[in-house]
Parts: sequence; structure tokens; C-alpha cells
Amino acid sequence: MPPPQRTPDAVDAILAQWHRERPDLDVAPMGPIGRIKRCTALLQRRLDDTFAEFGLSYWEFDMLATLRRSGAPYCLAPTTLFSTLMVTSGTMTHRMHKLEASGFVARLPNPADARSMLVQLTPSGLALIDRAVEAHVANEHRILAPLKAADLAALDGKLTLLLAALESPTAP
Amino acid sequence: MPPPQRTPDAVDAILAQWHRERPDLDVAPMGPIGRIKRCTALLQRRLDDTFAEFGLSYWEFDMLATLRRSGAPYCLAPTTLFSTLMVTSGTMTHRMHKLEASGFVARLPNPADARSMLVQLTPSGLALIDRAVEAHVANEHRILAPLKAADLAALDGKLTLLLAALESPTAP
DNA sequence: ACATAAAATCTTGAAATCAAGACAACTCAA
DNA sequence: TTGAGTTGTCTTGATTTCAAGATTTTATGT
Repeated sequence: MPPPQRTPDAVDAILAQWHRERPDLDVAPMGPIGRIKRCTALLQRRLDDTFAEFGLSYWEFDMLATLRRSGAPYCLAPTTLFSTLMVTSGTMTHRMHKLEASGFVARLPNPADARSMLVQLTPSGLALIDRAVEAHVANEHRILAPLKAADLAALDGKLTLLLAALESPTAP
Repeated sequence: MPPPQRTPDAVDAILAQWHRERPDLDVAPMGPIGRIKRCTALLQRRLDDTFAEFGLSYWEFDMLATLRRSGAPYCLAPTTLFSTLMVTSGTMTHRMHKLEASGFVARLPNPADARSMLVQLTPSGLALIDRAVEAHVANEHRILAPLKAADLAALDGKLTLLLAALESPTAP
């Protein structure tokens, strides 16, 4: 199969190398998988730029946004947070301490479970994330602007299929 | 717009929360961007499983694979490696030391530039990556198997468009 | 030649993460 | 009620990464 009728990208170059070196392998899956990973890496850089304008790192934005979109009183248990954000409990401990030191969250006793200290957005945390998320959404609109609406919708549809395949409890 | 006619996924839930909390924002871009990021995170876990079968972490596989697919004599300069792999020079220094200690790469003087020490796969590194990449490709085939060929091709096509948009030197 | 700029790499120190294990609080069946 | 098992969180130690600066070598202009 000849190369597609478009300017080859970095992933095409990798596929060509493998085809030359290991013609016995069908490396076709490296195309979509490589592109997804590369898109994510490049996307992250663009998103981080906006977070930095608010003095936030990605994980700080992610924590505050998760609390914000949960609705008033903007208060969640650590287990909810670390399972939502796909990090370990130890990582969450560290993050909570940092955000508490910054004054963006406060910890309060959990009346229903003495093992937990609930995490809640402070007024300053709420004000910050409400401004930051506006800029973030605007940034995302800019990033995706080069794509036609139909292409973007198709991309989202196929990603939804892949995500469903990845979420489904297969082998393990 | 009503929710799509499919089982809602984690990203749909996030969109619904934002819509309730901040109906003034058009958070549509969070759909594809959130799905890309989540797919990448879940993909990485599956890929790591296979790397672990060979005693490798992801970055070790990535380094050895980059050297392997460059072709004989499987030898590259550090700058080529860290720019290809999108990491900093300091990270590359550390990685090279680790792989050298493991015996998978050797460093040799660069006759063309006394500032560099070229990195080369050792015979044991070559043998390992040749086995590991076979398992890796088979794993990727398994991961993508739930998708129909046409869906996968469409996904790859749209990802290519997005990647081109992200690679193009726009604002910065 | 020589000085200056550029390039390639390494060093240092800080940050974020995870895995594994410790510990306290909760649940529930007997 | 009580003991065993479970759950929620935190601690510890090791990895990995980056940013910024230091060092050495190469390239360039006069």
C-alpha cells in the first residue's frame, strides 16, 4: 500500500522505518495508537499554557475543576477524587496538602466517616477555577478550530467507540 | 441537544456536570479532548502490561525501539533520541545511564563530534527489543480488535487531521 | 587566527508519581 | 457485643521527569 495522499507526519515516518526493518510484522496498529499518544502529548502542552496563566499546573486545575463541577457545596471525599482522576491515594494525599497550603481547598471532618476528611473548595478556590475554566474552554475552542465541524464530530464518534472498548472489562 | 443514543461514558458525565453548573459555557470541545486523554491513559496501561512481561518500562521500550527501527548499526546521537522522544536532554542523560547499566546499550565516541557519545544497541538489547516489539504489536492488534476496520480507518484519518493541526506552528 | 556565538551534553535540585505497607475506622455475621 | 475482614487514608522510599545553569566543543565572521 503506497503512502497516503497527504504530507507524511511523524507517525508515518515511524511506520516506514518499521516496515523496512521488520517487514514480517504488521505494524498498522501503531498508526492510530501512535497518533493518539502524540496528539495527547501536544494537546497537553497547549492546555498547560492556559493553566499557567492562572498560576496552575494541570493537576491543580484538574482537582479544582472536579470539585467545581460537582456542584455546591463543592465538597468531595478523597476516594471520589482519586478514582475520578485516575491517581493513587498517596498522590491524592500529596495534592490535597498542596492545595490546602495554597488556600484553594479546605479540609473538614466527614460526619459520616471518621476516616475521611472531606475536601472543599474555598471561596478563593471557587473564584479562581471559575475564571480558569472559562479561559480553558476558550483555549480548547481555539485548538480545535482548524478542524471542520463534521471532522470533529466524526473524530469524537470514533473515539467514543475506542473508549468503550478500552473501558470494557475484558481479560483481567 | 439530547444525549446521544448510546450508553453514556465517563466523559458524557463530565459534560453533563458542566452543563448544569456552568450553562453559560459551551464545553463541547471537552468531549473529544477528554476522550483522547482518557483513551491514551487507558491505552498506556494496556501497553505497559506487555512491556512488563519483558522486564521493561515504557520509556525503556521506547528508547530501544527507536534505536532498533533506525536500522543497523542501531546507533543514534543523544540529541536525535531526546528530540524524537519528546523529552529533555537531562532526562536522556539519565535514561542512557540506566540502559547502559542494564547492558542494553553501549556508548561510543562520536568521530564527527567530540561533544557526543553515540548510543548503540548491544546484541542483548537488540535481541530483547526484537522479541518485545513482536509482543507489543500483537498486543496492539488485540487492543484494537473490537473496532471494525472501517471505524479504525476513520479514526486514524481524523486523528491525522488533528495531529497536523497540533504540529503546525501556529501562535507561539 | 581569534573572539564570539551556537550547539550538545551533563549536572543539580525540585516536583510529581507510584507501589507497598501501616494504621485507624467501619461493617457484619454469629 | 465482638472478632475478622474490609475500607479509606496516609507514610515511606524509589523512580522519573523537568527547568535552569555549567561545561566543553564546534561553527562563524572578520
